[in-house]
Amino acid sequence: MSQTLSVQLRLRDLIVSGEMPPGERLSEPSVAERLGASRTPVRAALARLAEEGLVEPIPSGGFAVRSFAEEEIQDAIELRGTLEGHAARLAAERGAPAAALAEMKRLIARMDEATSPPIREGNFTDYVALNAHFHELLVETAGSAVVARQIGRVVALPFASPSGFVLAQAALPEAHRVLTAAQEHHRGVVEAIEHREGARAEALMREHARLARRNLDFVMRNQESLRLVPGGALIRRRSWA
Amino acid sequence: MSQTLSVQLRLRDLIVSGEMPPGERLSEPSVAERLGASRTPVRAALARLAEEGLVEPIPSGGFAVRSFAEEEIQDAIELRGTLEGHAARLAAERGAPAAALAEMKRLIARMDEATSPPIREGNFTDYVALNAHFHELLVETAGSAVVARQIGRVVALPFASPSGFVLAQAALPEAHRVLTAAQEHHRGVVEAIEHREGARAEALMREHARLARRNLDFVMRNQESLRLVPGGALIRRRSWA
DNA sequence: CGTGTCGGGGCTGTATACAGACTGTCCTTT
DNA sequence: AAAGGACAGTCTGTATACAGCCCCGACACG
Repeated sequence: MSQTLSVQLRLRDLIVSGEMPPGERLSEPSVAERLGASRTPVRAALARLAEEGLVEPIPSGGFAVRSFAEEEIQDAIELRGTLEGHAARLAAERGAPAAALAEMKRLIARMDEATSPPIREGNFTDYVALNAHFHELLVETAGSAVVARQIGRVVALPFASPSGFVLAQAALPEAHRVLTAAQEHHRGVVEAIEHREGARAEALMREHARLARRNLDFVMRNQESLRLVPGGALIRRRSWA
Repeated sequence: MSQTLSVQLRLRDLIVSGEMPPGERLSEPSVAERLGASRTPVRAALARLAEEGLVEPIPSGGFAVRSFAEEEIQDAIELRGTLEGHAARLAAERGAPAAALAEMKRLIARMDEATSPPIREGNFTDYVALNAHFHELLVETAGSAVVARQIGRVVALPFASPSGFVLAQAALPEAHRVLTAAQEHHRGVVEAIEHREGARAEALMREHARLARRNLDFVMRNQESLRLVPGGALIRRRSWA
C-alpha cells in the first residue's frame, strides 16, 4: 500500500472515530510526525480528505477537521434520497438485468432473516453489511457511471451513507417498525424496477432516505447512541457557534 | 496565483480546447516541462483534474485525457436536471428571499432582451453569461451548501454545465423556439418558487435540462457546431472503441 | 523465424531542502 | 498602562534528489 493511501485511511479513521476533534488544525508537519510519513504523502492525503469533505482549508493555511451542523446532515441525507431515487428511476426506465433483480431479492431475504428472531449478537452488523450491499447494487443497476460516481461522493460523508444510522437505530424503541418499513421500501423498489415503474421506484427511494432523517432526529436526542454513529463526534447540535 | 492553480487552469484549457487529444498520456515530467513548473504542482493539478473527471488514471501509471461517450453526457445532463430540480424544490419548500426572486426576474428580463431583435454580435454570449448567472443564483437560493457543492461537481464537466450547448445552439434552426421554451421554464420556476410549489419547480428544472439533451443530439449531427461546444473535442460519437 | 531474457530509459512515489509568508509574543515607546 | 513594532518560530508552496518499478526494445538462442 502506498504511503499516501495509508495516511489517508488512518487519518480518516482518526477523524471519524472522534480522536481528532472538530476544529483541530491539521498542519502537514504535525500529521507527518504523528503518522510517520513525510510531508509529501500527507499533503496528498489531506487534499483527498478535503475533497471528501472531512477536512476543510482554513484561512491561515492548512486544514482543520470539519464539524457538521445537523441541518447539513439532513440536507445530505435528503440529497442522497434524491440521487438514489434518480438511480432507481433509471434502472426502472432502462430495464435491469434479471440477475441483478434476483440478487437484490436475495439480499432482502437475508436482511429479513437478520432482523427476525432469534436476535443474535451481530445480527445488526449483518444487516448493515447487507443493506450497504443492496444500495450499492441498486446504484450499479442504474448503469450510469456518472450517477454512480456522484452518489459515491455524497456517501463518502459517513453519516450520509445508507448504513450510517442503522447501528444506532438498534437502540431506538421503534427499531422494529423502522426496519420493517425499510424492508418494505426495498421490496417495493425492486418490484417497481421489475415492472418498469420509474416514478414509483424514485418516490420509494426518496421516502426510504427519510428513515435516515428520522434516525438522525432520534440520535441527536440520545447522546449515548450518537457514539454508535460513524463520525458522530463531528456533528454539532442545532445552533452552536 | 500559485503554480498549482496556474498549471491546473492552463492544463484544463489545453484539454477543453482540444489541444490535448483524448487518450493522450500526461506524465508529470512532460507536463512540467511543457508548462514550465516543477513536478510537485503538476502532480497536484493532475489530481484535481482527475477529481473533476477531465483526466483519468491509467494502469501504467500517470493520467490520460478522458473521452466521453455521448450516452455519458446525456446521463450527466439528466443528472444535472435532477439536482437542479432538487435545488428548485428546496427553494420553493423553504421559501426564497424576495431579493433573490427579484434578481432572478431581472436576469430573465435581460435574457429576453438579449434574444429579441435586433440581433447584435455578442447577444448570444450575453445570454450565456446571464443564463449561467441565473442557474448559479437558483442553486444559491436553495440555501444548502451540500447541494451547491454537489451541483458544482456535476457542472465541472464543461458539457454538463447549463450553458454548455447554448452557444452551439445558435446554429440550430429551432434556436428561437428552444430559447423561448427555456425562458418559459425560467419564468415558471421563479413563479413556482414564489408560490411554494415544490413539485412544479422541480419538474420544470428537469424538463429544462432536457433542452440541453436536445441540443446535444443536434450538435452530434453537426460536426461544425461541435467545435463551439466547450470540450467538444472530448466527445466521441456513439459506439467507437 | 519465433520466443525468451536481459538491459536501459523513464516514470511514479517519497523524502527533503529552501524561500517566502504569517502568526503570535514580547519588548519598547508613548 | 496600552499600543505598536520587531523578531522568532512555524507553516505552506515549490523544487529537486533518489529509489524502486515497469515497460519496451534489442539481442541471443532454440
